[in-house]
Parts: sequence; structure tokens; C-alpha cells
Amino acid sequence: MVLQAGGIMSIPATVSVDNQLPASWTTHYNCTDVTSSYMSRLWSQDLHPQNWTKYQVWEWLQQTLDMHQIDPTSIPFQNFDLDGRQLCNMSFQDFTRAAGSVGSILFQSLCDLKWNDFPCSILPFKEESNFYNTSELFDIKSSFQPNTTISSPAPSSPDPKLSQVKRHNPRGTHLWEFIRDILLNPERNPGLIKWEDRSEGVFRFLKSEAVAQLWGKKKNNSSMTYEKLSRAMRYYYKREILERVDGRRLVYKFGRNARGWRESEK
DNA sequence: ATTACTTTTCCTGTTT
DNA sequence: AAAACAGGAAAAGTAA
Repeated sequence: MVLQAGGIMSIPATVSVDNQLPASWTTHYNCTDVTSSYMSRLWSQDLHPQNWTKYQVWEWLQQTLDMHQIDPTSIPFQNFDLDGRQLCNMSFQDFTRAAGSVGSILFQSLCDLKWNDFPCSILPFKEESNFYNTSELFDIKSSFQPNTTISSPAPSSPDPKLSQVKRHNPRGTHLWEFIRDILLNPERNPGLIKWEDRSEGVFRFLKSEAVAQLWGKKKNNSSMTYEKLSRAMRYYYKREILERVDGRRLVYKFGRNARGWRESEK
């Protein structure tokens, strides 16, 4: 029998992701536990949508879609590369232009935030934030959770088109989506992965182990490694979510079945 | 409980 | 020699 010595011990203490993240990231991470009071104060007083940064707009978008169980890839995020002021200046029509039928949901949601005082149902779920969010990069759940009371349960917009909105994996972000979302948010991607050829969908891992750690964090698996992550990536070839790029290490390319990575895509 | 699908884990071998 | 790439196999996790 072959002895596999040291297998377990070799879990990379090597790359501590947190050490590599810029302040803005870790701040966001760490605040999640302490957040309740902090956030509610922050949200109810200081940070009206008007004053949101682009990042906060982005966060709001994620949360709202999630809350309504709308597949994030069904709307073009590029259309929301806006700060709070710009967002608040958007008309209803602007929203529908930017996000189709989902636009009305977003508009509605934003109106609630703009004009209502906060539904205090916003931070009731302490345990859940632990659940999938020790420190989550791409969906920071600190502020709200799907809670039916949060925004008018029956939005008075029986839009027929809404029925064809994809209701899909609210929680399940797949690996390739995770990767895509890192790529799509350069402000918060501290040199982890970079586009090699943006229009062709070619990208390269710069810090493979750090990405793996981050992925592990998301999946609550502290022993994730690039070795294992890359095996999952290779399974994507067959499904044409990724295409092979050979000869170039750590380089991958989105395939025909990968959605939502293009600059202008719908 | 079942099932289909995705990811993780582990491994052996190859390539860069 | 070290790090990536390749996939097979099987276990484990997940969503419906």
C-alpha cells in the first residue's frame, strides 16, 4: 500500500487571502458580523440611495435580484455601472430600458428605499448571515434577507412579462459564475484574475491559490486549492462553458454556454 | 427518498 | 524540480 504522507498537512496556510486584499475588501468582509447596528445606522441615516457608491449600487442590485429570486445573469449589469446619484435620477423608463421587465422590480425596490423609512424587518436573521457568509465577496447579505414583508409583497405591477423572468438558483452560484463575477468587477478584484482578451472571453488567473481560497470561503471549505478548483474548471470544457486554451498556463476562455461575461450582452 | 447534476477529493501520468 | 494540465473514478454536496 502506498502511504500518502502529509496529504492533509499540506493545506496551504501559504496564501492567506485576507492578507492580500485591499482594505476596502477586508473592511467589507469583517463588517458583516458586527454589522447589524452599524449597517442599520448606516443605511437608515447616512446612506440614502442618493449617496451610494457604485459598489453599493451593485450590492443593492445583487440583493434585490436575489430577494426576488431573479437570475442575475438575466440582466445586463453593465447598465448599472452607476453611482447612487445617477441611479436615483433614472426614470421608470430608464429602468425598463436597462433591465427589461426586471427593471420595474428594480424601480419599485429603489422607490421603497428612497421614500420609505426602512422596513425594520431588515436585519432579523442573525444566524443566516453566518450560514453562507463569513465574509462574502459577491453577495454580502448583511443588510437584507428575503423577507416577504420587506417590500410590498404584492407589487402592484402585474406585468405579464414578469412571468417569463427566470426564477432560478437563488443561492447556487456556480464556479464559473463566481469566476465571471470576479472578472466583471475589477474594482474589487485585486489582481486575482485578469482579462487576457476581453472581447474573446479569455482570462488568466494571476493568483490561483488566492482565488481557490476565496472560492473555498464561499463554499465554506477551507481546504480548497487551485488543484481541485482547476479540476472543476476542466469539467466545463465538455459542457462548453469553457473552451480550452492550450499552451498558456492558467488561461481559460469562456465558451458558448457561458453567459453574462460579454461587455454588451443580454 | 429519488434523481440529476455539479463539485470535491484523490490519483496517476504528462507537459511546460 | 516545481507547478500546471489531463482526466478517470468515486464520494459528497445540492436543488428540485
